[in-house]
Amino acid sequence: MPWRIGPAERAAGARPDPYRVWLSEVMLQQTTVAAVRDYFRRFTARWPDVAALAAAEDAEVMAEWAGLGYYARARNLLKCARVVAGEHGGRFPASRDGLLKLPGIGPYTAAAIAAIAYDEAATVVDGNVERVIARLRHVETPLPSAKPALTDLAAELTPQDRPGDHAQAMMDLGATICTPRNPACSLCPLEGFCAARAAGVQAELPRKVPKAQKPTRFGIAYLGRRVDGAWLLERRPDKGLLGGMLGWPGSDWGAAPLPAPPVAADWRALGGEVRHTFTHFHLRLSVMLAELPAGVTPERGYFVPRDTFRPADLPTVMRKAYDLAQSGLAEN
DNA sequence: AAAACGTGGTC
DNA sequence: TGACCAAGTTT
Repeated sequence: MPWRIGPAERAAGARPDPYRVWLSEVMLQQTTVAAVRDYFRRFTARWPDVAALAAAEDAEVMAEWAGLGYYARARNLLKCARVVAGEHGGRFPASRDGLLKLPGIGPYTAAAIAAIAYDEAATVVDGNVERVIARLRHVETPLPSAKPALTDLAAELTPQDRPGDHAQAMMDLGATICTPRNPACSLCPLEGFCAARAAGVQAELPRKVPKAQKPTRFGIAYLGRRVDGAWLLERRPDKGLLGGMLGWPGSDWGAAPLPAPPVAADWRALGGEVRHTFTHFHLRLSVMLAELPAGVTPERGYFVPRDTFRPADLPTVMRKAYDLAQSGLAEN
């Protein structure tokens, strides 16, 4: 993985770059390695250090983050970079407790950066570690109630020597061997020590309280294309769902009353709809399309010229609406 | 302290 | 198709 340094570099006394550790750990929050890899490469190529990132335009960073999800992470990433650049002389705090004060850095990320970049014997507990510990120590208490006990048990295993390697080994074990389903116990170096394995219940742990069913919400998106090819978009407010991202003007999502279009035009409904599932609800989005005249002034949003507009700058649900419109246009 | 907050892969 | 899951944080 591009954010790790090799054993040879380590042996030569090199330490991982705290900026790269921080960036990778924030990207990896609730997100898989496969999804993160290319984003990490693009971010570090474009903004090689925290000073460069702190100086970036908000819209550029949000566009580069588009598609990765949990957009509060990108907003906090910028806040954090600017605090580090402006108030800490461009250097990250070198302790777990110092890191914990920064925006977007919680208990997991603070401990991970402290252990990996600064060799602090901090206990790193993510979803992988919770699972490994719940099995190793046969903890039957369901999550999330079990979290404090699992953290205590994990702390008992945290070594003073090479805590960063220990943390990454625990997480890698959870990601590759001690997986949620069908754990590969026969390949596990801890098999002989695993209490859940001895009891034959390893695949059932950790137990979890069932999650509530997701409701379905409905909405409408208006995709306005000016005759010169510019698209009518708007910047979403910084708080809330898809905060700070570009999107199509549209209705609220819920028990949606039909809203007024952003500009008077000959809107036509596209066949089909966009289906998208967020963390806590399903969305079914109807898409309206219109061609707008040259001099029109919209009540919402602003026109993004054709040569500037990139669908990849949109959050996924908005890109799906664009894709549907493209297929609708292609039929004409 | 419960709820909000994205997305893509998997079974 | 759909529920579950992934290197959590914020309010």
